[in-house]
Amino acid sequence: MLKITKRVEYALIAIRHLQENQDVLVSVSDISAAYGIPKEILAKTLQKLASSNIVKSYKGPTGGYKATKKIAKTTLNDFFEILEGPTAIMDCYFQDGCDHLNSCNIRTPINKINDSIRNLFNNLTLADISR
Amino acid sequence: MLKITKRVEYALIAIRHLQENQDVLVSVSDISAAYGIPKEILAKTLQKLASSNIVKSYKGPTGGYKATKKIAKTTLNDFFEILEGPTAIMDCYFQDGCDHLNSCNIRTPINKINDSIRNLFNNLTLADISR
DNA sequence: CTTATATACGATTATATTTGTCGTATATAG
DNA sequence: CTATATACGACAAATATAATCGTATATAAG
Repeated sequence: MLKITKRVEYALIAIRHLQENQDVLVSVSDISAAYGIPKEILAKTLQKLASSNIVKSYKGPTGGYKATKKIAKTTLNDFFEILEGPTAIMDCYFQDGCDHLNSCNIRTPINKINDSIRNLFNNLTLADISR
Repeated sequence: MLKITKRVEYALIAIRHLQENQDVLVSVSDISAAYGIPKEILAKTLQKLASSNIVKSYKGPTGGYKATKKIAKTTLNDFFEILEGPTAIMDCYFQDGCDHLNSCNIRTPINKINDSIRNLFNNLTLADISR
C-alpha cells in the first residue's frame, strides 16, 4: 500500500533525463530505449506532462520533448494530480461511496492522515527532491 | 495511488470501536455486524494487532478483544508496518529488484519522498489522529 | 507533394495486487 | 460434552494497474 504508480515513476525518470539534456530535443524512443520503459505508456505520460506545461512538445521528425522552467516550481501534490488525479489514501476523501459501512467512525483519523500527506506534498517541489 | 488497504481501514474502525467500549469484551462478530465488515478478514486483522499487543485477545465463548494502553503511543509507521509491512512508495526502497531499468536516475528523488513520508508517519501516533 | 517520423489519444488486453472465502485447529465457559 | 470464540494457512474472486493496439495529426526533408 501507499505505492506510487509506474506512470509517476516513468514521469520522474523522463523529467530528470530532460533536465540533464536541456540543449537537445529528446524523443519518447530515446528515453524508452535508455531506461527500458514501454514506449506507448511513456508517450501518454509525457503527453499529460506536456498538456500541463511541465514539458514542451514538438511534433514531426526531429521533434521531441524539452524541459520547462515550470518543473522546479511544481509541487509533488500538483505533479501527482496531473498524472493520477487527487491524492487521497481512501476514495471517500474526495468522492463519497461509503455505502457498505453502516456507520463510519474513522472519518476524523482518515482526514487527519490525508491532510498531513497533502500538506507534506504541497511543501515539496520537484526541485526539492532532486537535490 | 498512495491508497491505504482495507485491512488498515478495518483495523482503524476496530480500534476506535474497542476504545469506545473499553468496559466490555467485543467479539469479531460484533464489530463485523456493526460496520458491515467481512468477518474472516477482520478476524485476521485483529489477530495481527493482538500479536503486536495493540489489542488483547481472549479465547472461548464470552471471549473477544480489548483495547490496550499501547494504542495511543503507537506511531502510524508502526501501525502500518504491523498490518502491511514496511511503508515504501516503491518496492526497490526496501528490496531491490531494479532489473528492467538499465540505469536508475531517480534514486535520490524516490528516497527523498520516502523519507519524508516515513518521517511524517513516525511523528504521528494513533492518539494524534483521533483528536 | 510524397514519405518518414514524431506527438496525440481512445479502446482493449494482460498482469498484479488486493480483497474476500473456505477449511481446520485450538481454547474455554457453561 | 457442546457451543462459541480466537488462530492460521491455502485458495478464489474482484479490482486496479500496466501494457498494447489501432488510428489520427503535424512537420521536416527530399
